[in-house]
Amino acid sequence: MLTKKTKYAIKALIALAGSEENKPMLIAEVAKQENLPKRFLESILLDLKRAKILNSKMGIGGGYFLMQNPAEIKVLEIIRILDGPIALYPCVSLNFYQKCEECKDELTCSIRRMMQKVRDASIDIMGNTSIEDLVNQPNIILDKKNSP
Amino acid sequence: MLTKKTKYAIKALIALAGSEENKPMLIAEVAKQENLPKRFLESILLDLKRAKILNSKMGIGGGYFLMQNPAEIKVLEIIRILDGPIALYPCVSLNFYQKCEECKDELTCSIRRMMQKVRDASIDIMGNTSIEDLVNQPNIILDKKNSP
DNA sequence: TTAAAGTCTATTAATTTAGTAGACAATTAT
DNA sequence: ATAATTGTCTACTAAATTAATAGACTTTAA
Repeated sequence: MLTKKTKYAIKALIALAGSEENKPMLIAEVAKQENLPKRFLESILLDLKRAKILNSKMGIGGGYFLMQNPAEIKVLEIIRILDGPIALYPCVSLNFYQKCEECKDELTCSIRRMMQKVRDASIDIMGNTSIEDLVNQPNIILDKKNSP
Repeated sequence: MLTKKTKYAIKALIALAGSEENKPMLIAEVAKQENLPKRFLESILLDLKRAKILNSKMGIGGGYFLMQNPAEIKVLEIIRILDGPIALYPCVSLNFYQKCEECKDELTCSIRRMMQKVRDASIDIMGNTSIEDLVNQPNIILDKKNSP
């Protein structure tokens, strides 16, 4: 499971990507538009700023705006900034590797290799999905069911 | 990220699958063989018993043993028993669905649809990997690198 | 120079995780 | 029978993480 931080971040980026001419948006505007707790959103936007995804301006007419093209901002990257590892176990993580204490031999661990497959599949999907993709998705869904 | 419970469960199942003629193994044996905290493992094995993956016998010659063929026990199922949802958000979960409070329209949520893809890819991999697969994996890995 | 905005530091309540402890119940050997 | 063996049940807890909130501070523009 991912944290709410990541979800809020993606929602905020979608909102910011929708700002005409990338005009700065107030934290409060973003919070209201996406129905997010304002004070919590503040720290999330700060994280995204530190990661050079966003930039901001203080004072009148200020606010947050994208520093990168929405097509370049990948969901994968956002998760890594707010949540950390993509992998389901730290020993399988590319960016946040940590050894398992109980593991006797990482190289022959069959669990690890299975988890690598899952990781790679996730990276493939999320690394190829940008904020632009999320904005541009056709808003029509024909069936209510979850696809299997 | 998954919890250690799931990882310990899979390791325990691998150990039990290795028992000749499915002979009962003591909790202590499994714990020692897989390097797991014994007392914690107890509750994990109980969960697996309640889920009909394992069965047990008390007294001398007792212990835990598989109730299903290792080829039928899928990693997917084990995760759902010990960890719960496979999906990265509750609103995308097939078995543990929960609504997002902040979400305005689930049907047109583009984040949700992306997360469904990740979920389905994960289910595809883990639902087709059994304990037998993990046991039978060739123990040779040629390169130390994580595959990209 | 003042109002508007973001920024920084702290704190916190709730939840989850990863265990531990001890009494109890069932089974088998003697 | 009964003692030894082995799993089961209930409760507790320490540490970490999550999801925030509060308040003082800084920067910018009118």
